Amino acid sequence: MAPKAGLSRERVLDAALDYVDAHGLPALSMRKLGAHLGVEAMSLYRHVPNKDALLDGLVDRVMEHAFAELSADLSGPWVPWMRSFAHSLRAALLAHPGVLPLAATRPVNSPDALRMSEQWLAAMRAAGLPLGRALDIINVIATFTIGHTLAEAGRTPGHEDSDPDLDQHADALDPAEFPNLLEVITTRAGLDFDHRFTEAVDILLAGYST
Amino acid sequence: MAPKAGLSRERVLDAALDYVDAHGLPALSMRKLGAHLGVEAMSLYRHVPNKDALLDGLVDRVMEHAFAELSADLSGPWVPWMRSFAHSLRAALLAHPGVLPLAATRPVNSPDALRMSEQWLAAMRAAGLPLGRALDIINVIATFTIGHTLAEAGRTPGHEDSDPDLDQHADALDPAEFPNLLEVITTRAGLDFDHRFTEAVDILLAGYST
DNA sequence: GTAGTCTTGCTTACGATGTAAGCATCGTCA
DNA sequence: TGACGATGCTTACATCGTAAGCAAGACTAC
Repeated sequence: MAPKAGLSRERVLDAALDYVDAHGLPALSMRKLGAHLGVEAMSLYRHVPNKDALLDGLVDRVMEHAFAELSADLSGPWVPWMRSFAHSLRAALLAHPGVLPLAATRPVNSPDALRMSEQWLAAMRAAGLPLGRALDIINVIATFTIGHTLAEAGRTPGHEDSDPDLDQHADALDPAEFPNLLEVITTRAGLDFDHRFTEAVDILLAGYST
Repeated sequence: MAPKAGLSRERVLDAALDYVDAHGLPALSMRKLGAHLGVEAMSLYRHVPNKDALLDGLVDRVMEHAFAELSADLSGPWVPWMRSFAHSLRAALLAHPGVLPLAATRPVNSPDALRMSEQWLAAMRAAGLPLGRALDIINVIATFTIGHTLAEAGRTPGHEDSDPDLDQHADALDPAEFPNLLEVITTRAGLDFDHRFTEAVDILLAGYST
């Protein structure tokens, strides 16, 4: 099932991410993860204190991906790099929808994340923003991105199969009572997540930069 | 432990909401919920098909609370009632932080929610908005509110104890490397969730109404 | 009233989960 | 060589969701 050859926190986390991507978060158990690595469940505990810590590790992992592609150059106007943060975060979360509920739920206190926040705050203050406002902007962008992406990734934790939830109810909706919802389904108006996200982020950034 | 006297889906759901509020979502098990109601675990299955359905019921319950206090009068400009929806939703979610991760994760397809959406869409179109744009606004407000509230309610699913996560790391932060984060902690600048939420919602609504 | 059906809650049982405790097998270094 | 720390395995336990079937009352039809 797997390369075997020496566990490590890294390998355990990678395998867990693999497994969650493939089978969904609810399917992840220490035993199955062990099997996936060709190893017994209890062996994992040599490299991870418990399952919760493992899940935290997954979130940190995904966040690293989000930060990885970010430009380190924070000079110049803050709006462009804040926007690119939003889009990178969304991309990273969508790449691993299984961890999304975790990312939404758990604090992100990885050194990377703290360092990133610190640098952003510094850069935004240098650009003339008060500290409190800078933090508000960072948090609003981050929380909106998470909220939006939760909706976008389909909600059922197992793994989403179809389009947004509405479709399932399409034929159960009484045309007389729900004309607009039905029109949404047939025309797909307002179901473009790309557009919705981009526009909302721009509105927020524009609102904060005035 | 409880009134006994005849179960029902209503009573089961109410008790579950109670239990989650009191002990946190992870502590909720069918056995413990049964005990809380003075009944055996398997008895609950007469009124709820399985645990997942019970959790869905909890989400619907909380959403009902959010809708309950909303004005039914959707005539006139849409910005005020959309804003009041945002604030009602936040209040309802904060009132039951234990269900928040569920609300963020599960589709909301209760009849109430569908009816509400339909009416909003109708009212916004009557006010001249295109259908797609109306749906975007509803979804952006809803997803931002959920994202923000997830962060606000403290993340650890068990039950948050202290202030936002940063505090725990206050003394572990090197003052030379993290001057801005430390200043946030000491001055509490940018940690006013009320203000942050209100401002962001207003920015979004203003942005969409131009 | 009596017999039959429905409803509700209980009992028992099974497989899966997270993880504590201790054992076995190493490679490394004195 | 012999001790030792690191790693993985074995066994065991409490807890979980829930399938299957039983028991006792409530209600209906005659």
